[in-house]
Amino acid sequence: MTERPSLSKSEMEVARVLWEIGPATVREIHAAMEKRRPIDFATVQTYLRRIEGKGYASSELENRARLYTAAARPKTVIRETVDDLVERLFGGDSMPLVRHLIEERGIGTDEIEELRSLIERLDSESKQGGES
Amino acid sequence: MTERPSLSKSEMEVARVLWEIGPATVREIHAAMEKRRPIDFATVQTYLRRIEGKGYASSELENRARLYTAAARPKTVIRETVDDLVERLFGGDSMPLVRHLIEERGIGTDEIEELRSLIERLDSESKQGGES
DNA sequence: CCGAGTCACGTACAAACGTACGTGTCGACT
DNA sequence: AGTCGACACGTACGTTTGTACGTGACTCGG
Repeated sequence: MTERPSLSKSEMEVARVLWEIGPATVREIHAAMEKRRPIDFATVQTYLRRIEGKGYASSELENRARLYTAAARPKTVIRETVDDLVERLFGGDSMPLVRHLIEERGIGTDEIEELRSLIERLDSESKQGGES
Repeated sequence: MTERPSLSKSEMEVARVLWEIGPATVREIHAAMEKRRPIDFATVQTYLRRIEGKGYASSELENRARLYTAAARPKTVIRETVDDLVERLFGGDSMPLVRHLIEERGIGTDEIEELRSLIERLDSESKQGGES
């Protein structure tokens, strides 16, 4: 197992952007983040260095600028992060979180539709056993 | 807004137990937590002190033992925590998280049923006006 | 009254975090 | 050639976090 130290909240933010805009330079990441909230270039740089140090990204100097590439799939990080949260804040039961998300956060009509079919699919799958 | 510093992961674990077993002494909290994983009594004590310091609980000496009482509702803490996570890890869109939870984490038949009706309710509510 | 156990409480302390500055370098424009 | 701007990289530094120890007060069984 790639026993990596987990990402901090701020690092996650950066990691997310890195996933989103693919391999990118510090400046690109920084620019993307600035659109959401003010943040110092050097700070982003530090986060990227730490993210790489933790093994979630790799980088190389591409003519004068360091280009970062994600080294972990979002899915993995999300799983680890969410598992941990569910464990700590909900004692391991994820339903309360699902409930919270569906009830408290605005869900649009499209999403409702998507959820409905998602559930239908899950339902039929469970009706004939599918163990991992 | 009660602008409190947010709880750390470990503090959340303790807060959750505090919500669960109501006002409780350090020993009670500790006992409840030990059932899940080994943790030092003094460590729990420190977490509780910090939780109180951050304003998420209050306490008083109840004959020789300090009794802690939650001062923030779970719902509030959950909202703040989840909002932050969604923002950082999903850029503000909560659907990916919902999808992850429903797809990746085992959902039982009962839960599927519950979700179905939850969605139906949401659906009909959105079909007319549902303001908060 | 004495020793053992139980706590509260102050203190500790290394690691992780959030946030950034300063310096040196390289390429571009004047 | 000299200046300016962009960036890498090392370093910094106060705060928070995870985790706990030690001491002193009190309590209960002898």
